[in-house]
Amino acid sequence: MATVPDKPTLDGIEARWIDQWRADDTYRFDASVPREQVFSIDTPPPTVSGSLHMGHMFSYTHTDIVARHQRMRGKAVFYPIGWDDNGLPTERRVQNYYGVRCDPNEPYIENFEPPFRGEPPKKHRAIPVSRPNFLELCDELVAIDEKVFENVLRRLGLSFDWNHHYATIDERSRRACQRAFLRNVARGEAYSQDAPTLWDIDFRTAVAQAELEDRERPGAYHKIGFPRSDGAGAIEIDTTRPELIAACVALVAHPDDERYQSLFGSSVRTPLYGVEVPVVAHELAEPEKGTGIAMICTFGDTTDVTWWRELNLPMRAIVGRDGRIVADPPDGVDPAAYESIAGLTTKQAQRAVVEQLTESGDLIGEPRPIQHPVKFYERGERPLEIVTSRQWYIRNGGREADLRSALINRGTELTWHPDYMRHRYDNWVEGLNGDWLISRQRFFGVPVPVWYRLDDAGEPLYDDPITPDESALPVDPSVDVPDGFEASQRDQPGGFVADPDIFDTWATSSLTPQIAGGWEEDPELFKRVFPMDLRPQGHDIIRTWLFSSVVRSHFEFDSVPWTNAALSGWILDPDRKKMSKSKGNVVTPMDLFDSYGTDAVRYWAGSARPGVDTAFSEDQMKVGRKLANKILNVSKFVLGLGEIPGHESGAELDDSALADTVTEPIDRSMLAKLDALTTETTADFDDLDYARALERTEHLFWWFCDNYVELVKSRAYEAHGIDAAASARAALRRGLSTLQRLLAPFLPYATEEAWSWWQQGSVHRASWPAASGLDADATLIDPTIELLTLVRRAKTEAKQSQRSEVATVQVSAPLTLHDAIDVGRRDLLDAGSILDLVVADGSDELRADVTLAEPASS
RNA sequence: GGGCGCAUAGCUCAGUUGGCUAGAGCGCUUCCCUUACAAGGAAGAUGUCGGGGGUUCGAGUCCCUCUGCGCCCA
Repeated sequence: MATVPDKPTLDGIEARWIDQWRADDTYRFDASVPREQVFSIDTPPPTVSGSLHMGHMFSYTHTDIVARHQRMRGKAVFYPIGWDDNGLPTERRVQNYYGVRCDPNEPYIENFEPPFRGEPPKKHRAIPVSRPNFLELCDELVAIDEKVFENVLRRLGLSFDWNHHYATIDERSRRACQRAFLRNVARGEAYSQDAPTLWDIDFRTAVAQAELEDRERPGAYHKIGFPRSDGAGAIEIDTTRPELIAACVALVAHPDDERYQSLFGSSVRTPLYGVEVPVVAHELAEPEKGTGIAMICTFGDTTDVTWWRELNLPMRAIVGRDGRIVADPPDGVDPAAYESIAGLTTKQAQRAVVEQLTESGDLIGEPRPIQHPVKFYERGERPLEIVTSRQWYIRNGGREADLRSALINRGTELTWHPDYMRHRYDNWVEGLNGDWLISRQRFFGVPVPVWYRLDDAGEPLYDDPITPDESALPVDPSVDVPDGFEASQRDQPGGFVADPDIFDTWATSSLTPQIAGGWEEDPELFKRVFPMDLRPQGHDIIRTWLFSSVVRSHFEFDSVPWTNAALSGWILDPDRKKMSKSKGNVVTPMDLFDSYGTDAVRYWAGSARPGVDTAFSEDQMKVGRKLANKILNVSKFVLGLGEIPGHESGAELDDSALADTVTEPIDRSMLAKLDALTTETTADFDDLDYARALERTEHLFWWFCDNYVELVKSRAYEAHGIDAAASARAALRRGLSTLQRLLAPFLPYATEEAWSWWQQGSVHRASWPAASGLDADATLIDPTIELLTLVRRAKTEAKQSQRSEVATVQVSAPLTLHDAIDVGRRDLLDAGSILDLVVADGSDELRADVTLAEPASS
């Protein structure tokens, strides 16, 4: 057992305990216990190519507080952490760090040396490298980033079990991702389709609905006349995308719109290109927008896709994957007119078309500038186009009402913290308008594990994909050869071709409970941890991570992936603005750990209620540091009083010895307060309301230090005999032990340090306090403390030292309080340096008339 | 436009199913170098609980409405 240091300090304790916890494997998951004794957590794996910011510190701390509490409650806590290194952010970082770009047509080079390792000069042009070489560089860079991340997370004191660590690109994750996908395919839950797809022309990849965002952009309504086929004048439409007239397949108005009713069924001719298109009715047409009648193109926006699909319209696609107008005109479009826009970007094409319309007189009036929402890829910089391409999808209820309601029901099986967050989920699922697009035309990710047969003409037969056996997973179809084929048949007529795509990162990270839990890899583990107890995450990714995880679990296990979802709030800067790099108001976690101590930063985070946006506050961290310091100091004091007479061998007493030794009603009253606190905070934690537990504990802790300890100090020093001292010391030690344990989840370093001075083992493996079972009145001590405060006030008002003597205290109190005052009398006289205390009957409240002794003349 | 949330002391926030004179910390003021703690301690002042209406014996809390701010989705 370590001894109490002369001068307790927080300096240096973090490094010491980080090492100790690692050496002792303090947070190891005990995989031998039954499911009921397990608490499992599906932690968000951070994107290692990014940076860890205060938002991470904030929400990881919340989860860790809950994990530490559950561990002390006797649960085997399954608390793994992973790295999300899969995907676009890593790709970009690798390109920028090494000065390379991936080109799948390049040959693999053994022992490839990249031109740079960090900071390529601005004018450097990225050199093309093969996909395997590119992936090697991804692995190399990710390993560096991961080390940095691990150091920050360990410093934050997160009680992960690093033995269960995973990465979303590692072999286990690739296997789980491919296995889950193949099972989805086998059950018909995943399918590929040639269909209109939102497409980012810069990233050259398809984008899912969940990755979209609307941005307000300037545009202009162009009023254009479409001549009626019957020759009776022209129909005027308003469009923001005149360059797509060549892609027009119909005009549409609302079925109830009086103005156009007579026209439904008739046809018009597109200006410039002379294509005959029908006038149709659909309730998505908005009568108030523009002229109330719109042109349907293939495709200008997502509504076009809906119209095209529901009205069975023909396809006249003119925008290619590079964002340019394709070379050949669609059927029926006048080639001569089309030629002038072929190959142009959509922007250039718009200018050209407007010019031509002006010349032909089909443009009516001047374009009218407007602001309107335009769909962007959340990481993209140019508006999305819609192109037709073959992609893989997982059903998510966006096209089937039954599945949609089944998934909404899954949401009701979850307990949400806070509860109102469930609306985000419901709204999202109800608003889906298509299945989940999971294939991406990128490089660093899990490959789609599929090949296609090639017919004699070398065309892929998409309807009957070749899939690998599960035992062969993970596979890379661009390297591996499907059963029954030879490598030489790759890309040959009659042979096979690999699916070139990878999965959306969410297709992998939606499986984190499965990956971390050892699905199909460690069945003993998996049955103990899945479905997990808790999924903590940000509310901004309910539509992505949370929802996609629910979808995967629904299909594979017919269950939710976890029973509780905790949504953390944002960090706001002190001006209540969201923190962001561009504002320059970002503070790095390590600097804060260094200046205030990790416990102080955790205290700030732990003070925030679940789901509530919280202001970044260094003031709160100062308070946290004070608290951590106080834990050390009060521990030193209590332990410095000496052992409990008659019980010199142990650190503290068990409940039965405690009941015998703590004979003073004042002491029992304090313990009754602790019992109440213990019961309340336990209930708070059951509700995941750690912040409330902290607030209560902190409050009683300061009361304990400022009032109780001061009150019984003399008696504990044996001013009134050995039994009275034993009562005080036993109560003080029990109080200290209880408060150290209640604070341990929040301030793991300071509590562990103080605990180590007198207890065996880690406080983080100690049991959560339970009520002592003493039958005592928690309020008995209150009048005595109140009188102590009145005495202190008198001294302060007289500008005297608190140590100065009091000649008399004339107490006036209702009869009901007299016993309580009597019980505390002896301690009060000592604590207040009071010579005489007289109690008289008073009316309704406690009063004290304090007469200070004459200061000794010197 | 639809959904959700927030509004309480100068600041940051508690206030759980309605229940005594509405709480905490920071900040501010005054005092005290007390042998656990001066990066400390003792004490003090501070409120139209956003506005209006309603239910009730009683409303910060429940209902309606208005205003302002924020988030999500169209």
